[in-house]
Amino acid sequence: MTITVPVPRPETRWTRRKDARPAELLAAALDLFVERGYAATRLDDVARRAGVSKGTLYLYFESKEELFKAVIRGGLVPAIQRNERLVEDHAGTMADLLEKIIRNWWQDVGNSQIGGIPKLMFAEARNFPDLAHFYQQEVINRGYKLVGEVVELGQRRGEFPPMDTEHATRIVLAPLVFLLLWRHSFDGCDGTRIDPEAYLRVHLGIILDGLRGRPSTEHAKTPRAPADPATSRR
Amino acid sequence: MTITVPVPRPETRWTRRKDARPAELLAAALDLFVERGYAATRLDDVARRAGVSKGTLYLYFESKEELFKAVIRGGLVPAIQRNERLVEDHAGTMADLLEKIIRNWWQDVGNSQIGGIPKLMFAEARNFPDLAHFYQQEVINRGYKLVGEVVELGQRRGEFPPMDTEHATRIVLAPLVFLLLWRHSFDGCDGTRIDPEAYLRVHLGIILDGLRGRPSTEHAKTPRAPADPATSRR
DNA sequence: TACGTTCCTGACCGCCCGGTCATCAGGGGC
DNA sequence: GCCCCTGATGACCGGGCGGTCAGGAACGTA
Repeated sequence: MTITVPVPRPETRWTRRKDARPAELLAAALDLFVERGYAATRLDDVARRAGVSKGTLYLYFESKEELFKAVIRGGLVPAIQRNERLVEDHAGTMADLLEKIIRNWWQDVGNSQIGGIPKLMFAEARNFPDLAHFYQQEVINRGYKLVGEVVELGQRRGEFPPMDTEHATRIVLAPLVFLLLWRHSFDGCDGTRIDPEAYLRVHLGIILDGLRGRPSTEHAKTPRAPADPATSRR
Repeated sequence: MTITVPVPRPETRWTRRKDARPAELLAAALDLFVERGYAATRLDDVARRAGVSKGTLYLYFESKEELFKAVIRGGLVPAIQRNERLVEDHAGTMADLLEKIIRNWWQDVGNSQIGGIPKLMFAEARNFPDLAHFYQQEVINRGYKLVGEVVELGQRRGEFPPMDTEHATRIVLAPLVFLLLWRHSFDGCDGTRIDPEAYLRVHLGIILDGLRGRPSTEHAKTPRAPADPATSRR
């Protein structure tokens, strides 16, 4: 929760720690941006949480906007890159790849603080067009392209029947984004808490076979007893 | 865009219009809340857009929060009630009912200003717990219950195979919510614009039969023409 | 120990906003 | 035509925030 500053020398009022400051400021900023949103986050609070004064923050970041961009670059962009590599290296069915990507993405993004950023971006996109543009370039387009390629390849291989690729890709992504947004807004608000593992399992099942399903399919229902222990873990 | 005040008498500085004020203030508030978010909306602007001063706004609404609740009550709640009636009166397959609800909901909510409210609520839920609670009671729970009943009934009738009802319901709703959020945040930002009709058609198709599809199904593919030119458009 | 550079502080500026209230003026009733 | 109630105004208050900067403390160096 709080940044753990080593507190090197309690007897002095402050210490020079030029190398450590940026990372600590970024961590504090991520916490607060996710918790309160972009506009509602006070730079004073970010600085205090990082154990410095607001003036120090401005030694390392030009402005609030630059601070925010740095948070994105350090958190979401690397997570996407990892998935891009996953697609390149994969051999097997596209259904399997889709499952891999979803689980991987949830581990990287869903389970970490950085997963709160999308909510924030949806909220502030219209008020901060520059941020919106940056985010669309660096995150949305790349993530969309990633999944889009999988869907399209699945169609070319005959694994999926022909359909509108663009929209199908969005339908695949929408429940993932929704889960992120929910966790960082209403989740636990009214006692309603979504279990991510189960939710993603059902999502994958529906995406592949629909509500009407094929009873023969092994997805979405059986947590699969012997193989793949990650599937059934809470 | 702007509220059209009849401008009854240009020669006087202002006119008494006690009956018309609340509706005009609500319309102005909806516009601005949707455009800028809750916290970022200035009551001065709301008042000006409604053609009155800020003091007048406080004659009709106790506070910013009460103004916002009134907007919800007048916009989203009635839309949900219409869909509740739809479920009660329906005779036919659950797949058909689902399609009806989705189209109906899009007409009522998606195509109107009020569709911007969900984005705002996701964004501000953590910062304004009272608003979040109110919204969850009045909108989320009711909408969720609505669709949940359809899914469950479909299962009991054997139309859908057994699966986790709670999560399946969320997977059905997620792309709808996502579409709303997108339209009121990134849509048109980078040239990327989602065509709602096509998107919803694909959603319905996937929900029912999955990406793998049943070639025999008539949903989601053939809108009418054999080839569906929309599919290949960029 | 003394010095100069580097890192850090905290007071300060200009601006903005939700909410209040003394005051004013429109217009229905007589 | 006048009065008086009431709808409407707009200046004002307290508080808050992004960003700046002059000064001061830490620490390597000699």
